[in-house]
Amino acid sequence: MLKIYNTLTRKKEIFKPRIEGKVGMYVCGMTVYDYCHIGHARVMVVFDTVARYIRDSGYELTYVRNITDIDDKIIHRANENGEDFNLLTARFIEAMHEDERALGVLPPDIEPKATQSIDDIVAMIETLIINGLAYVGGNGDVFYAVAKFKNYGRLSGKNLEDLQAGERVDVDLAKRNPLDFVLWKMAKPEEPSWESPWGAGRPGWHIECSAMSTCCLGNHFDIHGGGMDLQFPHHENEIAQSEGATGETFVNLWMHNGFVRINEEKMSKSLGNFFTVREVLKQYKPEIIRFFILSSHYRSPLNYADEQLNDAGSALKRLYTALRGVTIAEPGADLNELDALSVRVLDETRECMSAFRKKFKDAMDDDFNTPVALSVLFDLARELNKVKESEYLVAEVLAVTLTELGSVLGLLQDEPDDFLKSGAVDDESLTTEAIEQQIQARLEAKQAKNWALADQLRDELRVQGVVLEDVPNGTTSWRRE
RNA sequence: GGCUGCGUAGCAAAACGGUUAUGCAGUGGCCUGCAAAGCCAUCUACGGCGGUUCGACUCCGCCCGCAGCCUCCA
Repeated sequence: MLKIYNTLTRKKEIFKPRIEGKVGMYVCGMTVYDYCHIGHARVMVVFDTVARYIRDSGYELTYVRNITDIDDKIIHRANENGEDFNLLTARFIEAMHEDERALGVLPPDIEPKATQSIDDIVAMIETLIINGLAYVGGNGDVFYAVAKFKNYGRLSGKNLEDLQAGERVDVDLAKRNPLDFVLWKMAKPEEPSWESPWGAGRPGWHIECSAMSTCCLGNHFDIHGGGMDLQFPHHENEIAQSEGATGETFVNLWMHNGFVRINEEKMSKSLGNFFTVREVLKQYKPEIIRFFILSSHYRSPLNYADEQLNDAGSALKRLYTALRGVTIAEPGADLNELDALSVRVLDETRECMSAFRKKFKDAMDDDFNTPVALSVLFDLARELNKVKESEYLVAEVLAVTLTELGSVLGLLQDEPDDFLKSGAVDDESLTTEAIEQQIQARLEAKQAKNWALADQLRDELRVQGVVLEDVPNGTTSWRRE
């Protein structure tokens, strides 16, 4: 029974989709004017994992994640570069997709863009005006009249009085109320614009998500997610817009992931303390980053530090090492050829597997508790290591289970040897052939009982980041550190 | 100032009103020519002070410390 923490109620709730068996989920994606940083990677990985698990639990999921490809920052950056904003956004959309693929993030089912949703946006603003919730301000911009929406502040736990009391240096005389926000922004000369009943302009920041989510998923859908910082004002405004326009409940369940931090401080563009995904990928394999993200609960802060990335690498190495050398059997293959003893052992193993699967499921059902789910993978790895040499059939079953549970988290889908033998970056300094040659030379030295030479050859590789492991059958395997 | 949330062993990170989390690191042992990997064993905990309870890391109160939101931000 899946339970999810709902920001709206500040409680874990039993998840019940509006339509049995079907789930609609919308996640606020990127504003594409720069490369994704690790904070963005967290959103992508977290909700990718949520999507995978919802599907794994048997639901038919429609996962929508938008791209905001028009806003002030985009225009500003395009002007800086002296290029058309469409070229800028196209470039960073492509970069974002590259980062996602690297991190094992599956594409959402629908990826709407703001610039392709202008008609829906305009239509929604018109409805808001008709409903008396929006007005044309003194400067021609269209604003949302926050005070007209009764539940404003409910999601973020704020009320209008407190917000108004807060120190706002917003002296925008075009607005009736300083808290009112822009729905449609009139274009200045040279700015990209679209025609509308209020003149040429562009959508405000929040309206595109209201338009795109309701268009893709209907007026009322199950899950809406994003980073913590979007709670206010972005998601609050989305609720005001969508519910104000449709008159229906907008979203049942709001999910917000915690921040990535550096030295106990939020990673953000304004603080300038961020690492882009592609920078980090130069140093660590993508799966290590994914593991690192999943090693803490999605609502907790996640501190970015080399030590932790290195630990994540060691942890992943342990899992892949356990899988190494165990071929994954076709499910159900050749069962008839097994003797009675094997069948009995396998039956017992399967029972044991269902206990592991249950523990994994219980963890994920508890608001996507990935740290506990990961611990189950390590429990499996330990069992696997124990029986690997002695009971091969059991080992196969364990390996299948480990790989399957890993896939729910988007992990352990590589060939173990591929993972273990690859470095963070493709470095051509030491080829596989050269390593194999060195190993061969060492084996010969070993056979001649020339331990000094054998150790020297091993140390030489060690210095270059290659670790040798002698296998009982006389061969030697290796991995890169 | 208002509103959220957090404080667990050397590091990271969970659960749970009474029973091994887990990973990395450490220590001892097994294995190994020696290692590595692996297995077994083992040491480091629950910010402080009170309260509830037979019993609290877990519930309640206060205090201290930290972070986030209240302005663009995943």
